[in-house]
Amino acid sequence: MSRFGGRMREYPAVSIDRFDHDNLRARAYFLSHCHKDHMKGLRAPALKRRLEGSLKVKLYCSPVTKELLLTSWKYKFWENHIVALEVETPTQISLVDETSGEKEDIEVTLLPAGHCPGSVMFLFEGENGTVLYTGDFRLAKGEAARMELLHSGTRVKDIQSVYLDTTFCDPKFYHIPSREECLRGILELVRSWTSLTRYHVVWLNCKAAYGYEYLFINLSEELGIKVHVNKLDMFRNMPEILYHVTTDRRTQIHACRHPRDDDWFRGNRLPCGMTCQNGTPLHVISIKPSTMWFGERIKKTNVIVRTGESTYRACFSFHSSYSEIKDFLSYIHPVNVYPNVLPVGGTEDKVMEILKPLCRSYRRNMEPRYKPLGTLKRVHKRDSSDTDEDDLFDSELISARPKIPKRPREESRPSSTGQPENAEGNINESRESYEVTTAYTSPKVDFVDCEESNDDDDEDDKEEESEINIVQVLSPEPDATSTSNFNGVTSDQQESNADVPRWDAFFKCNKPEESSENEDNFPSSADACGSQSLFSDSDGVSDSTHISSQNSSQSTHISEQGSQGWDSQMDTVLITSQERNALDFGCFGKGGSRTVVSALQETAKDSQPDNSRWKPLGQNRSCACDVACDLKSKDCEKDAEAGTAHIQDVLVEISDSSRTPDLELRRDSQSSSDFEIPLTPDAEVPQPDKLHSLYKKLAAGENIMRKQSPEDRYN
DNA sequence: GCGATCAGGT
DNA sequence: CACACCTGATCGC
Repeated sequence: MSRFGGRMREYPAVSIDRFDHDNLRARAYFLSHCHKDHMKGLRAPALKRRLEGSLKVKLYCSPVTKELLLTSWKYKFWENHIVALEVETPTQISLVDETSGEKEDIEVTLLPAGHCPGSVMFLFEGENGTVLYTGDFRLAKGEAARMELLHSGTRVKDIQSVYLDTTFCDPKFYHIPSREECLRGILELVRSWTSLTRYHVVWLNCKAAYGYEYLFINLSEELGIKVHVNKLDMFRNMPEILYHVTTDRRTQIHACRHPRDDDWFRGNRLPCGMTCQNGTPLHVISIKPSTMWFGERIKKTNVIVRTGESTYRACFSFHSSYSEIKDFLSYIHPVNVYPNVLPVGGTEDKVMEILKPLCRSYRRNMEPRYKPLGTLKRVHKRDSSDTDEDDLFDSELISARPKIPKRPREESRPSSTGQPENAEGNINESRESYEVTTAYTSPKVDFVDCEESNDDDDEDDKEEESEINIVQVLSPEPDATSTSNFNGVTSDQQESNADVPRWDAFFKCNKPEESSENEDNFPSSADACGSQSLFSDSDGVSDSTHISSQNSSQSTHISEQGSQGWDSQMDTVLITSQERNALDFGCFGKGGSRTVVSALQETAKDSQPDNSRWKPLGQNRSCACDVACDLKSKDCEKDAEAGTAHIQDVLVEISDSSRTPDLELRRDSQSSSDFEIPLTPDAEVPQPDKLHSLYKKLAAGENIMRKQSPEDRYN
């Protein structure tokens, strides 16, 4: 939540995202987006009164934000005082003090922030320097480098201060899967469920907030199913959104809400009250977009987690991750930075420790160092640029973020370069993309330590807290490690524990034998059709989770059956990419025809022409490049993000060999993994001692990049 | 009766 | 802890 006071040091005559207290005297107002925590005081009588007595006071925002704001009658009084500024169009504004007549000119440019529809950042340029207020933002790595207006010529502008969204500026959230990845995961889950029968419906348990429209649109476009929402009049002038939402409850995707929707859901009732159609009861699953839950997991493919017999969590973030924030800030390389948000457990000091090394003001005590400002990337070639930048940073930076070389793309994911379609898939690769995170926890295996991050997440799903204790989190950053991921397990374990690293046990639980000892042999599964339709659970978990794995090959559908004992026995199920694919295939061999990859391509394709439309909505990349380029960039970004991926590689390999050999079901899986985690043919299980040293290196922040030879790998 | 604030919930 | 709200109770005007 923003705790920005509203004013910037350089330009105190304007107020941004705060409208109370001192801000009542501002000469101009700016609203970055329509979330309540950025609108404090915006409808207060005091401000209203001020407006009434003034012709000059204006509120500047994006056209979409204006539209959303004025849809609410509570803000109607702003109508004649709002000025919508086009995004990416520098605009001159005169700040006049109405009492003294004093005047100050300032140029402002709205930059897409990728947070929610209409969200923007404000770039101010004037006598006191150039400053950037980010509002809330979610920008992928490298996006700042692609924003023309952050540059003059080919160099990034000399920016005095950045007022930064630091919501996830904590190593805990080192990596958050990209928007595309998250979307894809949700898409495949929704696809596989809704295609079972028309009575299989999905409830997207979204918070009341703008920002999910991107999800709705994509689901609707891909599946041809509109999303039921409570209200849509705010989109009346945004056809690209309006078309994909509906107030007709007879649809298979719902994002409607009700004060007690969770209770209703437990009663198999949608928030809109629907329980059946034409006398046929509906089969409802809920998917809850969450952020923090996933932030700490490194495995990018785990964007969907099953938390109950018919409840899922899906990764979804409106805010940039730790690494995205650092990438952004280090590219801008301002003199000063001011956090707008204190991340969860953090203090201002802590955040500043992270951010200062990325700023110029921190250069004191340091022998001067040349660090050229970044250059505009007109074509994205993320990988190299990324690296270049890093190389130019100071030692502080380096020590704060041990740099882990990235492998060239080709090397890391051989399959992705060729034909992404790859319907047949490559067995090896399929296997390799197997999740690091397993689907169940062996009672014997102690992984509880890794769960710290889980429980924090939020609210509901008590169930999961006890169930999800399997997720392994590994951050490439030492600080990350110590902060959360290993949560005490780490170094102590590594240093003191002469035994095999604990992960070894973890990997074991992937083994088929073990799994069969466990939930695998769950009752039922096959006899399905039980009381209520569930996303079966044949997936009973663990490997079984792999619904797919075993079932889908034989059965054409995900079995529906009562899943007695889910709560008591089931562990949370992580739907891996391959599972999703398998689901896809299993549920409707035909329907599965569309591969994830092609879906992604379409997504990319679709979004591209939308660029202009979407920009104001803040959901698209801001770059102006062609489709191919865009797609490529996504690809590249993934690689760029692979700061974590390289570790994942290692882990992936490790688990690969121990994974179940039900290959054909996963044959397509790699198509999805292509876009996420570099694959490693010939993966093997490292020996415990190697693992041990690997952990040590990780903790020490050393480079553990995988070399060509398996031998080099863990040394 | 309204708004601000806080506790509690999701 | 808070994504970003919402509801309800209390207090002050």
